[in-house]
Parts: sequence; structure tokens; C-alpha cells
Amino acid sequence: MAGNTSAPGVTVTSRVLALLGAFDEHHRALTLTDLARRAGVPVPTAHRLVAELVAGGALARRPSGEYVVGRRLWDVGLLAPVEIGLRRVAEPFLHDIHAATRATVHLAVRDGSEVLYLERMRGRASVPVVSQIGSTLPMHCTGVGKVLLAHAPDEVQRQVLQSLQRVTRYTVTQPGLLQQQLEGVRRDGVATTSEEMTLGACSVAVPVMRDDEVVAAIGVVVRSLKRDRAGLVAALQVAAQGIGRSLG
Amino acid sequence: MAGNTSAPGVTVTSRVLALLGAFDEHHRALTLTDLARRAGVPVPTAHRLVAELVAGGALARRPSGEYVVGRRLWDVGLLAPVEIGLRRVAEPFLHDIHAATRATVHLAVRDGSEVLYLERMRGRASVPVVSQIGSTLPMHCTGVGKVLLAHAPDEVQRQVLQSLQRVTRYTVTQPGLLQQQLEGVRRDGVATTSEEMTLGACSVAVPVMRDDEVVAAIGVVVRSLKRDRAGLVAALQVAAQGIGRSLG
DNA sequence: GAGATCCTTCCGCTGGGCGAAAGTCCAGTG
DNA sequence: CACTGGACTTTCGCCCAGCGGAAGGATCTC
Repeated sequence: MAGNTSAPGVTVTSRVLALLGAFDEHHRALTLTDLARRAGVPVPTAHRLVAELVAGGALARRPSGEYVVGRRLWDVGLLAPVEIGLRRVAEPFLHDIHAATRATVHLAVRDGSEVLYLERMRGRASVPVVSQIGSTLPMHCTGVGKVLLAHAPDEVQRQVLQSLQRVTRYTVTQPGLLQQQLEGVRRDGVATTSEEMTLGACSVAVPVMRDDEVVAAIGVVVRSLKRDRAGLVAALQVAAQGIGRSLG
Repeated sequence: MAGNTSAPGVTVTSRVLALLGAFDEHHRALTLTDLARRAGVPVPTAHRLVAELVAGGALARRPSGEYVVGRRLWDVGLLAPVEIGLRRVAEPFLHDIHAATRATVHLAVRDGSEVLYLERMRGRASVPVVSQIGSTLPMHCTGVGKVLLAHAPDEVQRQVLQSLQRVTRYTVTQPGLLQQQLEGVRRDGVATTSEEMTLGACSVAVPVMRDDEVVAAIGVVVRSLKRDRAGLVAALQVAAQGIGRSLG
């Protein structure tokens, strides 16, 4: 407890969490000044708190002076049961798809109005892939995202459809066109993208159902859908059904 | 700052880290009282700090009243660059082994006097596997562990060899015998176990070299090594060499 | 119904935590 | 090589955030 603070009522715990929250996938290494700024705490305060986090292994300081998330948080973070049942059940099926297609394979769920990637098995081919486990990407321009959006509550669809950000020049940004695509996804049970998220990368995805509800999406990322689109869809659907059955 | 504390000098940050550190792979869900006990803080203090961690998403409280690690720590933990270069380079090779063998595949490094599992790709066969990503297991009774132990500094080998815990009735607990096995591992470049860690599970592992130094081990877990031991070893060695080359 | 355990709330006490200011260090620039 | 700017470190008077024993409520078990 400090007194003499510029922010009465802000606790040490909340400052610690703010400092840890300063890191994200675009900011994996931060200087002390950056950390303080992003966490909204004065530099000397950040300096003291960060030193304790380093001592406890929650953060680590590189020779360059930048801080990164430490091993202790890696350990603890792995214990978080984020969709653990789904991930455990899906893993063998994802391996099957990966072995059969050699493409990047995804398992994702809806996270508000974005897609959260739970598993990513990178393929061997040099197709650019921006996702990683734990990352969130937009729903309107990813295969798994379109699947999850097509089956999202009306309110989520409305929210997403009214702010369609362009990511590449192929990104669908007209609400009407995307709406039509989502109807097609609901009808056919398959979503595709063509360089809408990343140039040089196309994707195809299908829903994972449990009790008539879409709980996740699985998909692959390839250079082109022209070759063997039907085979990819078949493999994904077989795996999705296997996962759905195993979820009980 | 608080005053009026039973533990002068103990900071809020260190208490927070102690609470988070109360979780481990054998304690993934904890009651408030358990948390307080394991963190060494009085229950009302734990109550207050835990409530803040829950509010910040670092912990989550289940309907049963038990606490688990929350989504925010999963997010932050994933940002920790724990052997990230090695894991990234190794991933495709591990997929190759997995596709070829259908067995559980491991990538591990030495962590003091234990093995730290960086990757685990579960196989389809019902071979019991106790490892998981982020877990540490003993070196003397796991395949990857024997590889890493064989190439560990003398001090580490001495330390491990003088306290060999029995895990199953097949665990090697005589230092002399293990020493001979380690010599064989250094000579042949392969380590094996037979139900030494888990009944019903055998393993085979090889080292990953970079600049004549063992930086990791990869291995597979199977029901029996009697079938196709040579094939498993060949696949592992090819992959290990690929990883080593890619590490530069 | 009693007992044990867990969880929640209270509140007087107090020193942990606060951050502006000053100083040090280092990289970049002219 | 000297100077500048920015990052980082240290100081220390101030003060209220945090402390936890005690008490009470809730729940589970026998």
C-alpha cells in the first residue's frame, strides 16, 4: 500500500496485471519505458514492479534491456483449461488432416467478434500463415472465421457486418456480399477464402457440431483451392464429424 | 502498502506470484483455502488478491468454488519465448515422425536435473502417456531424459545418479546400471526405456545436435520396441539431423 | 442436529508502495 | 570527440492500500 499515488484506488495487483497485459503478439519484447507507457504507470513504479516480476520468473530481461514474458508465466499459462476438452479431443483428428494434406491446419472458436485459434499445425509448404495458437483474427476474412460467423448469434453478425476492415485487396468488405457468402456457408457447411486475409493463402473450413450447435471450426490453409478442393472438404468433414462424436 | 502484516517485507507482487504459483499440473483447480495454504498467505488476504486476479482474468472461479488459471494468463503465457526458435524449427519434423509412426512424439530439453517437454503430439494408439507440454519429468526413466542426461554436465549427472527414484518396478535405480546405459547412449546415439516411467509404455529417443552440442532430444512412445525399433530410430535420426541443420 | 470446514466481511493498524526529482549511462549525431 | 536526448536507476518523504485476526454465515458430512 502506497499512498502518495497519482491514481488513488489503483491497486498493486491491477498494476501488475496491466504490466503483464502490455505484451501481446505484436509486442513480445518491450523496453521498460514502453512497458510503463503501455501499462499506464510511471516509469519508476514500473521499474520496481518489473524487477519483482523478473525476480519471480514472470518476466525476463534480455541483455538488450528488453523484457519478455518469463518461463513461470509459460508454466502457469499452460495450466489454463482454455477449451481443454475440445482441444484434447480434436488433436488426433487434426493430425490426421495434417498428415493427409500437408497443409496448415487450424482449430478455432469464436471469441466475441473474432476468431481464437486453439490449435495450429503448420504445414510444410511455404504458404504464408499469420495465425498462431492463442491469436485472434477477424472473422470475415478467414475460413474458420466465416464458419463461426455464419453460426454466430444475430447480434454478433450485425456487429461484424457493420465494420468490415479491408486486410488485402481481396477482402470482402461489402456487407451484402458477405451476407450471401454466410448463407452459402450455412447451406453447404463449408467456408472458403481466397487471399482475403493474406496474399498467397486460401483457406477452407467446416463447422464442428455438438448437439446441433457449432462449437468450433476446423480448416486448412493452402496456396490454391483449385487443386483438390473436394478432397480437402471431405477430409475436413470426416474429421469434424469425428470430433463432434467424440465430444459427446 | 500494507502495514500490519505478519510477514514484513513480503510484497503484494510476491504474494500474487505465490498465488499463481500454487497451481501446477497436479493442482489445476484449487479452493480458496488450498490456494492460501499453498501460497503461504492468510485466507482473507488470499481472498482479496484472488478476487482481483479473477477480475483481471488471470484466474477464473468455477461454479464449484474452485479457482483455475484464467484466459488472460493463457494469452500472456503463450507469448513467453521458451525455446521458441527450436520449437518453430522442429515442428514440421515432429509432424513427419508423427505421420510416419502414429506414435506419441516428444521434443524435450534439459531443465536443471529434469526433462522439460516442449512439444507433445499424441499418438492414436492407447499407449499411456503422462507427459504434456510444459511438464517436467525425471531424466533417468524417460527416453528423451536419458538422452539429455547422457550429454549433461558431469555435475548434473552426479546429482541425478545419486537420487534415482523408482517410478515403476522396471525403473533403473542402480547408479552403475544407469551409468552403463548412458555410456551406451553416448556411443550409439539412441536411448530407450521399457516401462520404466509408465507401465505399458516404451520409448526411444535421439539427440538433436547443434555445433556438436546436444540442445534437445526427440523421441516417440510406443507399446513395444520389439516391432520396428530400427525404423523408429531411423525416422528419429533423420528428423533430428533435419532439425539440427535448420537450427544453423 | 452438531460439528467441521470453507468462505466472506469488518476495520484499526502501519509500513509497503508511491513517483517527482535528480543522477547515471549510453547511443546517436554533428 | 563533444554534445544531446532518451532510457534507466536511485532517492526518500509521504500516506493510504493492504493487512489479517476475529467474527459470522454457508455448506457439507456424519
